Amino acid sequence: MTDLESNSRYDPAEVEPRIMQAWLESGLFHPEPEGSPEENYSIAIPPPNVTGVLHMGHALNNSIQDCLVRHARRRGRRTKWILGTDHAGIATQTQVERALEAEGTSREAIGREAFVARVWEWREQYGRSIIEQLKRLGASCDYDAERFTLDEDYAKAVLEVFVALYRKGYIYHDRYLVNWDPGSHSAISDLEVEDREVHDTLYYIDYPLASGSGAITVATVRPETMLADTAIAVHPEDDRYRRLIGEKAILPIVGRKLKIIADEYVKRDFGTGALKITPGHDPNDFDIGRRHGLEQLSVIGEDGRMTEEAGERFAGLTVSDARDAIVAELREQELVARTEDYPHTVPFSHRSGERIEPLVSLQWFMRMHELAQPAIEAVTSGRVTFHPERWKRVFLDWMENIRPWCISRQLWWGHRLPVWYRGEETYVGTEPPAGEGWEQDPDVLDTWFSSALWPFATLGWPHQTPELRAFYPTDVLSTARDIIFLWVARMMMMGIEFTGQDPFTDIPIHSIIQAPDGRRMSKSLGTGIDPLSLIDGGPRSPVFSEGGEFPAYGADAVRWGLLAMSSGQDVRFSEEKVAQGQQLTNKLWNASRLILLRIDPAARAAVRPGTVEDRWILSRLERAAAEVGGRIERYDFSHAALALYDFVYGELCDWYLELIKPRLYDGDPDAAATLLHVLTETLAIAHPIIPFVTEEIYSHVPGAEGLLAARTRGAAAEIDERAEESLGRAIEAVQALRAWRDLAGVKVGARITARIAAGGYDETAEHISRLARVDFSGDGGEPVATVPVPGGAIEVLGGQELDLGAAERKLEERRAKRAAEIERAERKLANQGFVAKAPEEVVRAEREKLERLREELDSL
RNA sequence: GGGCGGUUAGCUCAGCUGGUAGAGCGCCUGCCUUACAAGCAGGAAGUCGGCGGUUCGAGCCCGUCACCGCCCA
Repeated sequence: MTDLESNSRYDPAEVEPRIMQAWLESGLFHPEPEGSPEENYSIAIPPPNVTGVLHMGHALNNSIQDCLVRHARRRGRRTKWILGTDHAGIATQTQVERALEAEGTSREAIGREAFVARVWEWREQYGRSIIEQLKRLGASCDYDAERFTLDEDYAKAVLEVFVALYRKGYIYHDRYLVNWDPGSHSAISDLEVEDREVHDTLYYIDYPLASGSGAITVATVRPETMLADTAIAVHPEDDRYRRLIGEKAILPIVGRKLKIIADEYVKRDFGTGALKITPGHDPNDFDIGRRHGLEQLSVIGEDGRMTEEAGERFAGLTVSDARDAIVAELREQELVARTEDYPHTVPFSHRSGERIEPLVSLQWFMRMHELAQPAIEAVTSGRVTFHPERWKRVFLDWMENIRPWCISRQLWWGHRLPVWYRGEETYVGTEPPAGEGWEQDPDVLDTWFSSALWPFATLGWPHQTPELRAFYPTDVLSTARDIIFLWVARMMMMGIEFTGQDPFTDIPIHSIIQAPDGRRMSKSLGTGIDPLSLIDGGPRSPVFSEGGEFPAYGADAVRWGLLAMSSGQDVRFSEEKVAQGQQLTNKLWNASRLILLRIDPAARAAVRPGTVEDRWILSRLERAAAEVGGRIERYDFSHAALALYDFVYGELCDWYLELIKPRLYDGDPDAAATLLHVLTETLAIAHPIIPFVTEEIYSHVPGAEGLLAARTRGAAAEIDERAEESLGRAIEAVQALRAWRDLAGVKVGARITARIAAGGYDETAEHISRLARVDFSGDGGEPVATVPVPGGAIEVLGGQELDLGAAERKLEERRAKRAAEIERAERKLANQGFVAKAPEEVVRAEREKLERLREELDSL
């Protein structure tokens, strides 16, 4: 325990590891599998990559989930936050391949078995770092039940799903044009591809007509693929070419005859309006080729080099060398009509960063259309909701136009396909086939195929385990928008297909946090910010112009800051918000010192709210609890964080603690009881957002039992409108007096005399007197100035050192302002349209306001 | 090409079913007031991107234009 007396600053570095240890040892994060999913609360963490380290997105997402989970525990629900990691096929394989390369060897050299063993070794060594980092953040996951997408049981679930979908006819083997990633030497799915703008050269190439009369000119950025051309297409209504449809052209260099076909896909205003068709190397041409029954030739291989089919002269050349050679030859034959610069977007691999090579390849695909329908229904019916709601549209647009998913990957790290071949035979099953001569398909499944099963496979599915019965379906899947298709959609489709239930009901989509300069956070751009260096202190990344080091803000500050930053849209990272979070933790720490170091620990008694300030704070506390809790439940974390801050600063510390100091110093037992109650409840409200500092303070509270993290909330208190009104106007009066004093040049410590010329201050006059340093005397002196306060004014009496000139000037400004407001209100009320058409309430409010303003002007 | 989000104080962002614009940071002034100087009190600061419309009344609703960001094809 940190000593309260000697530490006027909260020290997260000392507190946080110790508190985390206490939580872990308590077993609180590991619920017994009892009760029903309806009464229990569960969240499956979007599994981070085993290769991963905590980045800002993880920090925010896990702050959100922990906030939800801790809030649910406080509400008394049995709560499980399912934890684990994703084997991340390509990412992990790449890491290990790099290590092998550094040793002067390669996966091919050591062989599949040894390689996979190496990856497991690697995983044992490095794969747990992100889990440890989650602990630094205070994430209250079920660490005792950590899962991995390649765990034995999990792997069985994956194979079971594959076999079931194969038997249903959803999974099939086909030769199809896929996104070939030359970097990872594997096919990848559409979602793993991103379009980037590049500057290419557009070549205009003459293809002589077979008739011998002239040529047809086509435009292409990829002349090297012409070796695989099987047609030329024009628009059917293009008058320039209509007469050539059905004729033949001669493919230069190769000499093959190409039919000139008509297809509406062709854009007449692009290039020459004539398109060379290469079904083997272009997605659009592939479709056109299928429509017209064209042959698919492959002149580029999976190694990124020209194949035998490209012909002797080009086979073995890289794509780029082949292009140069072909262009040179075309120029020699004077077939290059012209060239121009051509900026356009082309696909790149999200994984390796290399340009995608579209290739026809034999792969395993999964038909998604049927699986999508129930998931669409889950969302359109309102059973499953997105927060904010607009993401529903994004989800539905994608789902309604969903395309088959290429699920095989030419990797060694992952779930190997449960498919065996023998000659022409294919066997698909969870167990290897009997008999001799079977060869298993070497490919593995797309990582996302296995993580699509995450919410239920982690709980033991397909077995009806107690965990599955108690915690599935889960409640929430929290993520960023870039994961809606990769995870959310697929988890829903698989969840419904295999369990018959929606895997979760609420999908909060959180902000993506950008670098302070508005660029995306990325390691390669140097715009990333390491959450751990914020927590523990460390060098500022290059995006911060000021440089230097972060102070050790602590996990609570980072959590509060990230939650406060987040909103319904993307936001820029703001260190100020983290600093604000740190100030909040420090404020709470010091408020606790004031209370805990002053009260008699033995004098704890039941709360008896007799005074106006006690009734006021209990009422405000109840409002704060409802506000913060309600915001969390609506997934509005920034307002939850800000509401907490506002309560702690604006009500508890600025006012209540100041109001109660005399009673506190006097040892008033009622004050002590209220203070302890208010402090404890404030800690409980704040705990889901800033768990460490609240738990630490709680451990100092006399009579507090167990862990704050395990404490459930009591019954709601009543709102006391009268106390709120009464003290509310006292606060306004104090502020008005302080401002006036400042203007009149009254020294900070000096007391002034005044008289209250307003009603409703009987029970708060003493407080106002003390906090504004004003003595209210019944008589003595003429008023020399008036300070407007709610319900009237406070008259400052003469005979003191006052700079009335300055105060008078200010007063005059205020008079003018009041007068202007009065005029405005009068004009409004004189407007027949307003009185007739505006709601009665609004008109009445306007009349009351006018009356109040007139009173105030009078008292000025 | 289609769609989504944004443009509010010097900066980062709030702003509910339309009813006289808010916070934090920064800035200015004054205070080391026995919880906190990583603090306290007070203050200055905005033609709410432009134009047009609806309305008694528009930061908010509608139209349009501009710019920034993102998604899909």
